[in-house]
Amino acid sequence: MGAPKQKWTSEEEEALRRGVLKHGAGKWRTIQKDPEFSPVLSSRSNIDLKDKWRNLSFSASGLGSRDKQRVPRPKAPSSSPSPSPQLLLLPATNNVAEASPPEDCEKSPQDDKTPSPKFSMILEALGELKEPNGSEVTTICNFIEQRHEVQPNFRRLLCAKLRRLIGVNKVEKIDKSYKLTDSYAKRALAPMKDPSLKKKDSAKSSKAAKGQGLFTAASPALGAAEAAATKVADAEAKSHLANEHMMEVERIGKMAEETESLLELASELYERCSRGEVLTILQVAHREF
DNA sequence: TTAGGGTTAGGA
DNA sequence: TCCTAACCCTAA
Repeated sequence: MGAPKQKWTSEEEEALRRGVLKHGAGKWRTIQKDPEFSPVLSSRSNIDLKDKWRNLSFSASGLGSRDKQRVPRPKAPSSSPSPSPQLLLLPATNNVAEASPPEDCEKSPQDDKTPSPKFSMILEALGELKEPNGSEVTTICNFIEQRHEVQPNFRRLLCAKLRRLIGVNKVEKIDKSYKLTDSYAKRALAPMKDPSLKKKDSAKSSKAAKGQGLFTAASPALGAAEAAATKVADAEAKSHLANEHMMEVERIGKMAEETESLLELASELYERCSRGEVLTILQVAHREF
């Protein structure tokens, strides 16, 4: 159906990166019409540029792409061409995504016994939001973000997961909103009565219930559950803190690498200039020297 | 014109 | 079968 997909060539990607470098992200029309890039990008619309940049951004965050998950370490400007100045421009790597478990550890939504973390989060959100006409993606996304560490493109992922849940009849779409199907909601609520299962998820459900005022009557089990929940939440907070520190270390490491690369470039320029070579700004920007 | 959500083709 | 890149649609 429709025109066959037109894969982006490396020249086109390069032109896009340079265009963003020159005009900034969001100036897609300007980039597309720029005489410097228009020959390469003639077959692409401004929308294409935007979409491609979006994909590149996701790739740079360590997500999704098979070939450009990491910003390669810039080499010294030798004879081999290096696209590093442009790559450095890509949106900063989001370490939250790196810290998250790989996507491939997910289970199929059909697997009722051990739903994947993301499916669980979505089902949990829909189960607790309980909006009669369903919840919009933004609402679900916000709900999950408040409770879980999510990757930067989670919202987009959420849409895909929701579609899959619709496909397996766990979720239904009402206008632009999503809600659990009646049949699934009933099945999902049943295990809640099982105390062993309740204990497992005590941390989150207790926190959530507190927030929403679901527990109105005091019970001995509730006290124990709350105590356990507090400890689990405490442990989670510490784990999160440790994660953040790890990410900070990684970020600083990357900055050091980038700085080192700039230093090498500066040394190269200095040497060449010392030898009396004349280099234009354009040559330096494109490393064509 | 752009951003963002949604859809679909193609590859692993 | 699942995931991603490319493409499409629509609101602002």
